[in-house]
Amino acid sequence: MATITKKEKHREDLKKEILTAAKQLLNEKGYEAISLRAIADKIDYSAGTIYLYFKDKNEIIHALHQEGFRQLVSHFKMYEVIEHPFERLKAMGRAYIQFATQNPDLYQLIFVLPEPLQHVENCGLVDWNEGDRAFDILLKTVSECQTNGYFKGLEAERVAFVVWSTMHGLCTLRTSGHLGHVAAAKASGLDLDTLMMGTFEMYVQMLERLK
Amino acid sequence: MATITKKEKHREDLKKEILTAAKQLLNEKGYEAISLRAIADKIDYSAGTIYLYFKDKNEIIHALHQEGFRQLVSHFKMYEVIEHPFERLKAMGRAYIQFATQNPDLYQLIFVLPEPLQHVENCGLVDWNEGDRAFDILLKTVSECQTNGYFKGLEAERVAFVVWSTMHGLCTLRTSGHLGHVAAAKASGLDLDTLMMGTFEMYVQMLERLK
Amino acid sequence: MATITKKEKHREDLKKEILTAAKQLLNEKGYEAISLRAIADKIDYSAGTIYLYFKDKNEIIHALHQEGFRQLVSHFKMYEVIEHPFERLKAMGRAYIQFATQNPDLYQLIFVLPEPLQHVENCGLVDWNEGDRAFDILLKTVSECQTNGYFKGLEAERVAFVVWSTMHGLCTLRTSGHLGHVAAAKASGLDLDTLMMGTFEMYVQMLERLK
Amino acid sequence: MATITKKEKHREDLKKEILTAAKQLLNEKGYEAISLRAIADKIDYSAGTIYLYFKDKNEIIHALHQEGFRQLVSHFKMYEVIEHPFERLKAMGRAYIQFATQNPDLYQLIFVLPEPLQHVENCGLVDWNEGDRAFDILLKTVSECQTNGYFKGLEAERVAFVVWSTMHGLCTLRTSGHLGHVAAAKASGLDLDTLMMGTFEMYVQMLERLK
DNA sequence: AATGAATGAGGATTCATTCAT
DNA sequence: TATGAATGAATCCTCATTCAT
Repeated sequence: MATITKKEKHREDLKKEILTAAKQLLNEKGYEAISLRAIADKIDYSAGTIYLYFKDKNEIIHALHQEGFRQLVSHFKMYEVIEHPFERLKAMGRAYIQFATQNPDLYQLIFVLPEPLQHVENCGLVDWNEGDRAFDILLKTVSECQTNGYFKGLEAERVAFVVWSTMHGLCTLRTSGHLGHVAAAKASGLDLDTLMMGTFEMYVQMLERLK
Repeated sequence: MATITKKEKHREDLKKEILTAAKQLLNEKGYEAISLRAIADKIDYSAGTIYLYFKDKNEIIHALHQEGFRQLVSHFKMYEVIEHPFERLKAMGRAYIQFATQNPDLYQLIFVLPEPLQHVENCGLVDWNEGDRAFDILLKTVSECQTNGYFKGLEAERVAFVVWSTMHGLCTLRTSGHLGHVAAAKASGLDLDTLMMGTFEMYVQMLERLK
Repeated sequence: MATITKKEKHREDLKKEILTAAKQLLNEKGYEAISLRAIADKIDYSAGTIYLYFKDKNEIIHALHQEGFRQLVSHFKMYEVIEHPFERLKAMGRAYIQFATQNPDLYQLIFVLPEPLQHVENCGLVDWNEGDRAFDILLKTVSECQTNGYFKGLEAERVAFVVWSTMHGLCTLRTSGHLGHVAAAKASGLDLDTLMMGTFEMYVQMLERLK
Repeated sequence: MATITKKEKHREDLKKEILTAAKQLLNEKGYEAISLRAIADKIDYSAGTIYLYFKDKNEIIHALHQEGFRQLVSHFKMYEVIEHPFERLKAMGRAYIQFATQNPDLYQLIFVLPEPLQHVENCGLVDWNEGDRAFDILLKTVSECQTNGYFKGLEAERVAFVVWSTMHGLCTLRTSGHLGHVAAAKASGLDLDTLMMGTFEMYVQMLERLK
C-alpha cells in the first residue's frame, strides 16, 4: 500500500465527517433535508469547503448510496454462517426487514429513489458491486435451499427475484405508510410492525410448503 | 342539466390540460419536477392562472392521485368477470404489472411517494376508498381461491398482503431500474420486461403449489 | 329632487353592498384583508363588476373613510342635546372611546392609516367636511364650557386639540396593544378596558379642575 | 477582544446598510413598502444576500424596532439630570414630540403598528425593556411632581397614562396628517409645527394648573 | 350590466454553486 | 486548505387590474 500522508489522512477524515453529517440529516429529517448548508453547519465548516472534497452534491449522495449497500451487505454477512440454507434465508429475511425498518431513509436512498441510481448510470460508475453481491448472497442461499429440496423445479434466479420483490414490497409499503393505510381499515388492533412481521412469517410458511 | 356550456367546456378542458401537463412532467422528469411554473410554461398560461382552476399545488397532486387510482381500479374491474378465482388472480396480477409498467410515475405517485398520502391524511380526504377497494377486490379474490382449495390454512388477509407486496416490489424494482441493474449482471440476454413477466409467471406457479 | 330610475336604484344598492362587504372584511379581519376578490366573493359578483361601480380600490377605501366619519358624527350627534356643555363633553368622550373600541379597524382606517388620507389629498377630494364637522362639534362644546367657567383663559381651539389628542392617543394605544404591553408590567389585575375607562374618568377630573 | 477584523467590519457595515435601506423605505413609502426585494435593490445586492445577515424579514423589522427604542430612550436620558420634576416633564414632552416629528415612520413602527409588537410577543422577546423603561422614567417624573405638589390627589400611574396618551395622540395626529387637515380649515396661517408646539405649551399650562 | 379568464408584478424564502481572498 | 460573501434561479402563492364577450 502506498503510505498515507497526514494530509491524506485529514482528507479522509473530513470526507467521513461530511458523509456522517449527511447520513444524520437523512436519518433525522429525510432525503429532502440533505442540503450542503445543513451539512456544513453540522461539521462546522463552510459550505464551500465541501466542494474541496466532493465535486458535487450528487457525489455525496452517491457516497451514501455506496455506504448504504456496504451496511446492508455487512448486515447480511453475519448470517452466512448459518448452515441450514432455509434457516439462513429466513434469518436474512428478518435482517432485511430490520435494516429497512431501522433505516427507512437510507433504504429509500438505495432502493427507491431514482436520482442516485441515475447518477450512477449517467457517470458510468460501477459501485454496484456491493448491490450485486447482496443479490449473489441471496441467490446462493436459494440455490442451496434447492439442494436441500426446497423450491423444487423452479429456477433459482427467479426465485431469488421473487423473494427480493416480496421483501422489498413489504418494506416499502410499510415505510411509505401505504400498508398502514390499508391495514387501518382491516387488521385493526394490530400495530403495524406486528402485522408486517406476521405477514413475513406467513410468507416463510408459504415458501416452506414449496419443498 | 346535462348540457355543458361552452365556458364550462373550456373550464374542464383547461383543468385537464393542467393535469396533463403535470402528468407529463411527472413522467418525463419525476415528481420533483412538478412545479407550477413548469406547468404554466407547458400550457402557455401564466402561473397565476392555474390558481383559477386549482386551489393549491396539493390539489393538483391530489387530482393526479385520484385519477391514478381510478385508472388502476378500472384496469382491474374488467377482470372481475373471470369466474375462476385463481385465474382471476392471475389476470389481475398481470393487469397490475401492466399498469405499473406503463405508468411508472403515476404508479409511484400513488403507491410510493409519501407526500400525496400524507396530504390525504392531513386533510381527512376520503379518496382512498378507491385504494381500499382495489385491496378489497384482491382480498375477495384470495378468499374465493381458498374456497377452491388454494392457500389452505393461511389467513386470507395476510396472503393478500403478501401477494400485494410481491407485485409492488416487482413493479417498483423494475421501474426504478434496480431490477435492471442486478439483472444486467445475471440473466443477460433477456430484456427486462420478459424477465419480469417470467418472474411473475414463476410466482404464479409457486402460489399454485400452495393448493 | 330628480327622480331615481330603477337602474340608478340598483346602482346604489350594489354600491352599498360592495361597501358593506368591505366593511365586514375590515371588521372581521382587518385592513389588509380588504381585497377585491374577497369583496367579490362576499357579494356574489365577479371581481370585475366592482370596477363598474368604483374606479379603484382606493375609491372603495375612500368611501369607507367617508362613511366612517359619518358614523362617528352620528354617534356624537345624539349627545348634542345634553344641555350642560361639560356633561356633553364627557358624554362625547365616552362615545368616542366606545366608537374606537367597538370599531377598531374602522377607527384606524379614518384616523391612523395614511393611505386613505393621502388618496384624499392626491385627488384633491373634499370629503373631509364630515371630519371637520366632528371637530367643530367638539370645538363648540369646549367654547360653551368656557362660557360656563371651564378652561379659563385658554384658547378654545387648542383645548379642543388637546382633548382630541388625548382621546385619540388613549384609543390607539389601547387598540394597538401598546397600552396593554406597558400595563402588563404595571397595573396588573385590571382588565384593559377598565384601565382605559378609569384613565378617562381621571382625565375628566383633571379637566374639571381647570374651572 | 476589542479589535475588529476587516471582515467583521464589513459584516457590520452591511447589516447597517440593510437597516438603513429598510429605514429609508419606511420613511419614504411607509411600512408596507419594506420588502426584501426593495431593500436588495437599494443596497445593490441580491435578495438572498440579506439572509446572510438576518434570519428573517421579522428580524429586520425587529432590529428597527429596537433601534427606535434605543434612540427614544437616549433622547430622553439627557433630560433626567433636570432637577425640578415638572421642568423635567416639560423637557421630556418636548423631546418626545421632537423624536416623533423627526422620525415619524420610526415612531409609527414602534408605537403604532401592531405587527412588530406582535412579533415581540410571539417570540417572547424582551426588547421591550426599553419601552417599559421609557414609561418608568415618565412615571417616576410624575411621582416626583406629586411630591412637589402637582397632580394632587390623582393616581400617578393614571396621570402618566394620560400624559403619554396626549403626547402620543398629538404626535400621531400630526404626522398622519389628520391634524393638518383639520387645522387647514381653522388656525390657518400657522404652520403645523408651530400649532403643535403651541398646543403642547397650552397643555403644559393645563397640567400646571392642577397643582 | 356583468363576467370569467387571464395576467404580470409582487411577496418571502431556500439552495447549489462559484470565487476572490 | 478553507472561507465567507454573494448570487441567481427556483419554490409557492396573492392581488389589483384589464378586457373580450
